[in-house]
Order: sequence, then structure tokens, then C-alpha cells
Amino acid sequence: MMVESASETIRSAPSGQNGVGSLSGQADGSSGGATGTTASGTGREVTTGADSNGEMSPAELLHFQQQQVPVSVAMMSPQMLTPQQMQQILSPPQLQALLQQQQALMLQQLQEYYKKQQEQLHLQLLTQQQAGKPQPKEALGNKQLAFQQQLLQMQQLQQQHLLNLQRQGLVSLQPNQASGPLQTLPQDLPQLWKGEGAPGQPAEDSVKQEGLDLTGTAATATSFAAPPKVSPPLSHHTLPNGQPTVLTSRRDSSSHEETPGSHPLYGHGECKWPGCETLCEDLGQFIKHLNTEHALDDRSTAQCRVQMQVVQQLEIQLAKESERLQAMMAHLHMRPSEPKPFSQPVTVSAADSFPDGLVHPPTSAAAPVTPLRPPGLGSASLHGGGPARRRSSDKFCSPISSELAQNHEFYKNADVRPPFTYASLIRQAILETPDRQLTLNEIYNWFTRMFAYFRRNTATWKNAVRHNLSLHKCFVRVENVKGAVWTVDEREYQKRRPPKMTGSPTLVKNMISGLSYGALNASYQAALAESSFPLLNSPGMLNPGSASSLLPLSHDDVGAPVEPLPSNGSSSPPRLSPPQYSHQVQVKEEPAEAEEDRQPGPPLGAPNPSASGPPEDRDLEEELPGEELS
DNA sequence: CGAGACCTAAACAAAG
DNA sequence: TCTTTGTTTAGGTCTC
Repeated sequence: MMVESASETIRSAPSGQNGVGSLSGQADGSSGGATGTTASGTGREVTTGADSNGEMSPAELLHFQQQQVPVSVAMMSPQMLTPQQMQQILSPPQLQALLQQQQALMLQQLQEYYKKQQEQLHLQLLTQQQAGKPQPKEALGNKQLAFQQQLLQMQQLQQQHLLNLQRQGLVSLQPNQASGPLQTLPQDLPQLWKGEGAPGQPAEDSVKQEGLDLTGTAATATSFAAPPKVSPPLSHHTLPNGQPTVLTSRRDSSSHEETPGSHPLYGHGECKWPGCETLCEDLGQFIKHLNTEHALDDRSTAQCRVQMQVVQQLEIQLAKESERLQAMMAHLHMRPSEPKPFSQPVTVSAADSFPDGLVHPPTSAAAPVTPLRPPGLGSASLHGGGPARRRSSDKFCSPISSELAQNHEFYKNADVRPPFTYASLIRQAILETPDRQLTLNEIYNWFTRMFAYFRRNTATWKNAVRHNLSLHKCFVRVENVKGAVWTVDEREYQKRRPPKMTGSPTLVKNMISGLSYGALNASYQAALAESSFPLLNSPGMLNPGSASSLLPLSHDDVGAPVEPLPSNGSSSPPRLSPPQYSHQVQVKEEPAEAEEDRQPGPPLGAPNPSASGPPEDRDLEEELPGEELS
């Protein structure tokens, strides 16, 4: 299907401008790896990425990076950072937060604009009235009406966008959207202003009057950072439910992260103040301009107010959607949220990761609402690349199931390649079923159901799945009544993967490859739908003693991390030792029949009678203990 | 540098 | 005959 083309998108950005050494390398490593580098003949390379590859210009990107990436990160090599690298640095959740922030900012800028126009109209009215110009009152009234309608429309538009983005999930960029996801809104706006709303194009007129051009606004809207002047009022919003929003906290932090030598409102040689595209040769000039043209005055103040409103609106919207999501999840048998995940040890480890200089705390601070940091992945994967790899903290790496559980929504919606190996995913898929067995097709389905990436990238992964199934001994094919099904031989599985280092390079690599800018875009979208991650954080993780070992089936992957062994010093041979896990549940190359008999019955190992609940939970419980054992 | 794990690509064969 | 499912082989990358 068409999907195919879209598929490879991710790797499309082989860009990995080898700037950040290994990281970029890894970027194409897995997915692009062979193909990308050596192209192994196939020349498949697929650059497509029409959708995901936001096509953000390098300049924009740089701008983006400078403003959004935590200082330390940015300093690593600002000019070298590619979207991918950025994504390497930021965990999916972080990206989400980031994107959320950006969207909010953009919206707010738009609002400011509108406000501005409105003020102008008022002015116009006043002057005209004073001048005694008998301008037909009606006309003026119409104008104002038109503006109000536009405001309404705009608000609706915003909300719609939010919703759309939320629901689209998969949708990345429309081909014609020149740069980045954030263009979406701005692009719509001009229309709104010029076309739709006002009969007599009043909007456009007034816009021109001030020499402003909404199109320009659209362009400037890409300026992500919060205008300093504006940030104050935004800094401490809380959701109706009292939860601080990621949005705001991030914004706060970002305002402090300004890159020296740059200004959030200055980019591409022009003033990024909403609606102002004044060209400024250098920062100095810009500052001057800023102080003169955008000084603290009524207008600015008004803009701040508008921003506040926008933010509040967004927050309300967010809260609503979160609620809805929770309800949906609850309905779909996922536990209702309650952000407990943060009490997990993982959190600690996450914090631990900062020293690497790869991630910054601010984000984690925003935790409550959006568990931004997937315990395992968040940090683990981040490190994968560089020095971090070495970290001995195995606790870091959480089992795939937990990782998955926590980022379930994310992967489901974002076109991000999951940082797991095919083998671990397959295994996960199989273990998630009551019978612990799946047909190939069911496995496919699981993949597509769980990961947006696989929904879009149909092309090769199926082959890879089959390949993995056949290749790894841990996957046992069993002839079933209804055909052949695949099961997992835990013992083999454990054996199979001699503990690699903790960071799991490939995973990271995978993740990275999956994180092309397009992915980022997707993440952005996903971010919106993301507010209630916690839901997924299966409580199971917290269950310490729960049914632990019945089926220690797993420590999964995410790289090989979890290890049973006393994690202490050497991070080397982590999970190698299956022995400790007396598990080996089932299977094991046996005659299909035998297998069959066994499997269907009590779901193998019937891990925990009590802790019913979704398979995921089961798994989590199974795994965690393992980790803790160590 | 070699070993291993992983990944993608692709050729083939057997079934349905 | 076409598609799906499985198996194998080959060539690459990356980390240890």
C-alpha cells in the first residue's frame, strides 16, 4: 500500500550528519544501517519521508535546537544537532512536552496577533469616529463582528487542531506543509483571516495597515521560544485539576535556556515577535528593535493576557482530553490513571541519567501529568549511544513490557520506531496473549496495533519479523488446529541474548532511526494525546512482591538491560543467567501436539491468579521481580 | 580485530 | 496463479 513509501521515512533522514559521532551513526545503524550506509545494493534508501520528514530547514532546525534543547545539550554541538540527534537526546516524552510547548506558544502568538488586530480595529473605529467621518456605522459594526467571529473560529480551529492531532496520531506532515508540524496552524490562519471570516476582508485590510502580514506570522510562528516578556504570566498555570502542566513548566525552563548569543525572539535575521518580521542584522540591532518596537506597553500587556487565556484554554482542553482518554482507557481495561509511576525507583535512575548531560531535569519535573520519562527507555535509551552506555545502572533499563506499558500511547500514535528488537517485540506480543501463542498474522496485527511506526512502515518489518521468528530458537512454531502458531521459549530467549551492555545500542539505534524529524512531528501529535500516560504505567510495576516469579519470563529487552544479576559493578553480563529464574515456562521445541495441549490450558504458568488484569500487567509483574532479585 | 546481536534485503519453497 | 508463511543466506552496523 501507500504505506510502504511512508514507511521508511524514518530512515530517510540518514542525515545524521555524523556530527555526534556514534549517535548519528546509530541513527541509521539499524534501520538505515545497512541500507543507509552501504545501501547494500538495494539503493532502497527510501527518502520518501514525505510526511514525517518535516522538511524543516537546517536553519529552522538550528533555531529550534538552540531554543529548545537544554543548554548543555545545545552546547554539545549546536550546529551539529540534527532532528534525530535531538531526539536521541530527548526521550519521546520529552519531545512531546517540547512539542506541546511549541504548540502552545504558537497558538498564543496567533492569539496575540488577533488581539493586535482587534485593538487596531478599535483604534480605527475611534479615530474614524473622532474624525467625524460618517463612515457607515454598519460597516464598522460588521468589522467588529467579523473579528469576533474570527476569534471564535480561531479558537475552534485551535481546538480542532488539538483534537485532530490527537486523533490522527498517525498523520504526519502533509506533503505540502513546508516545515515542521507547527506550520499547520499558521497555515490555516491566513485562510481564516483572508478568506473565511470577513466578507469585506476587513481583517486583511487591517492587517496590512500595520504592515503586518499574517503570512508572515505564520512564518514567525515557528519561533518556539517564549517571549520573555510574555512568559511571566504563563509560568504557573495549573490544570483545573491542579496539576501543573508540562507545558508551563517547560516553558519556564526554556526561558532560561536561552542560548547565549541568541534570542528566542530573534532568528533568521529577523524579529520573531509575532507579526513583526523586521530584519535585524545582528542581535544588537534586534535588541534595540525589541526595546523600541516591542516595549512594555498596553499592547504587550494585552498580549500577555491573551496568552494567558490561550494557555488556560489549552489547559482546559488538555484536561478534558485527558479525562476522555482516561475514560477510554479505563473502558478498554487499562487501569485508570493515577500517576503513581513516579514513585518507582526508575524515576531515580532517570534522574541519574542527567549527569550524562543528555537530559535535563526540568522535564522530569513536569512529570505528574505526563510521565515524560519512561522509566526504562527514557534514560536507558538515551544513553545508549555515547558514554552513557557504560553506566552500570541496570535498573535503568526496564523491561520491554514496562517500557511499552508506559509509552504505549506514544508508540501507538507516534511514528516512532520502538526501541526494541524485533525479537523482543515478538516475544512481547506473544506473551501478552493469554495463550502465549500467536499466529504470524496475529503478530503482525499486534505490531501494527501497538506501534504507529509499523502501521506505516509495512514494507520490511514483516519480513524482519518472519526472519526473526525463524532465526531465533526462542521462537517455536507450533502446529495448531487452526494452523501454526508461534510461542516463546523463555529459556532460549534468555539464553539467546547474552547480555549486552546495558544501554542497548541497537535499541537506541532503532529508536533513533525511528526518530527522524517526521517522527518528531508525530511525537508532537502524539504529545497532544499524551497527557495521560500514567494510565499505562501499569501498577504492576509497583507490585513488589506480586506473583513475582511465577513466570519470570522476562526481562526484556530494551536492550538487554534488565539483569538479574547483582547489578553492582560490572554491567557486563547482565541477564545472562537464566538459572536464577527457574522459569522456563513452557514450550521448548516439542512436538506440536504436546505443546498445544499444554498451552491452551492454564495460560502457561498462569502467573498470578490474583492479579488478573491485562497481560501487560502480568508481564510486568513477572519481570520486575526479576530485576529486583538482582 | 573478532565475536555477537541486530537489521534489512532477497531468493526460495511450501501451503493455502 | 497469487499470496502468505517460513527458511536461509548475505551483507552491514555497532558494541564489547
